[in-house]
Amino acid sequence: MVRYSKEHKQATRQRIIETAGRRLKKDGIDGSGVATLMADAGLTNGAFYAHFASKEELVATTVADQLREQRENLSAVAPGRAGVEQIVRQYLSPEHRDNPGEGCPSAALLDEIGRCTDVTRQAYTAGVLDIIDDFAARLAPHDPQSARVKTLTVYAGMVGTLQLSRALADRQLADAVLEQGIHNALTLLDATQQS
Amino acid sequence: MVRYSKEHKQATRQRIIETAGRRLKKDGIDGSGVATLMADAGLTNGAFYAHFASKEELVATTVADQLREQRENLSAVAPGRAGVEQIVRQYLSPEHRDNPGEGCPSAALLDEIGRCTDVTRQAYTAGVLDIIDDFAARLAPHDPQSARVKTLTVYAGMVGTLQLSRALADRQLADAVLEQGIHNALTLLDATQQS
DNA sequence: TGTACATCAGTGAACGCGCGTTCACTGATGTAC
DNA sequence: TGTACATCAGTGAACGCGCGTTCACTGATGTAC
Repeated sequence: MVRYSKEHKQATRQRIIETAGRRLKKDGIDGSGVATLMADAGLTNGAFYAHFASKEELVATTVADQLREQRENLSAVAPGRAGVEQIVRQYLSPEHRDNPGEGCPSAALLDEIGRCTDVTRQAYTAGVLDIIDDFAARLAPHDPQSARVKTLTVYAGMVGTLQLSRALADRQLADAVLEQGIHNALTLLDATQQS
Repeated sequence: MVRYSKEHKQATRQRIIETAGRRLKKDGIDGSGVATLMADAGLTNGAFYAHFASKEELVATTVADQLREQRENLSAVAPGRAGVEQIVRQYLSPEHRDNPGEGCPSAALLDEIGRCTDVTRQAYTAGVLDIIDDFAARLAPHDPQSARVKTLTVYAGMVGTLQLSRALADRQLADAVLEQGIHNALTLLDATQQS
């Protein structure tokens, strides 16, 4: 095994970021310790500071990486109204709700991110805008600029809806909220698409 | 000072719950330690277990108390469309965004509540339904039952919008999201009111 | 009314544990000759 | 090609600290006589 090389270290770093994505989304930022995050990547706690200056740096990096991944997943969906509807239905699905570790970083972490320092919040802001600008171009190709805030706010609504569906102890109600959320999102997005 | 009486102990318990509401909303559940929660109430950590069986019990109790308070605040607003608009505008205001400790428990804690055990999630579910049933009666007095899920999902959307506004590092964008959120919520609520 | 005793809300120190972070060390890999 | 040395990714133990929880104790309050 190649162990002493720039490529190897880079790959290890990337592995830490990817496994941290799952762990942070599953257990939260304050709920995930450095030792656990490293063990997830098959390493011991001591190696952490060879890759990151602090836990906060890993969190900011991971948030950015997760948003980039979400953006890539979205851009793989077919264009047009059908693609938009597919995205909304997948986002507000029971499968997404029941697997936070594999899902949207905003739904998993948004209120915690709001309590983070500037570094993390700036990484979040940049990452979410990249997603939204992609999506706004899909929605309103003639004027993505004006669709930015509209799209961003629909995204926020979907995030809150998924969070609520996760928090409700009544599964039937949680499912009904997802259904209604799909309706709300599509109503608002269709209005954006027309204007 | 009366120190040894049922009333006194009850009052102390209530004080712990109220100060814990502020602290939990400000620093998060995992971010608030028992010693800090007790110090906020002017007590030492040791007294905690005379009032609550565990931290989790305090969290569940505080979540329920915070939702009850939110419900009371909402029911104090004038009835009709004007009252609805006032509620939405206050909720999605920069003041609310910038003071999480004094604001909505859902906006401050929803993703963390989703990771809590059944006890807390059940307390949350009951509390939020009390708010929403009140609000649905205000919106659609003739048929509050069918307005329940619609209202609940608009609430979720407002929660996500406030969280996003808190997480964005760009204040101008964060303000624009609040404005757009008001528009989205009122659009959806007006549709509910009509149907 | 005054004194002795019982009650118990709250104190503060301690429990074991995991936190984020540091650091001396290991040993496999790459380099020089 | 083989050997000696330098590099450095990763180990694992330790740092001080705060976590949730327990418990012996204090001392003000209420009760009994």
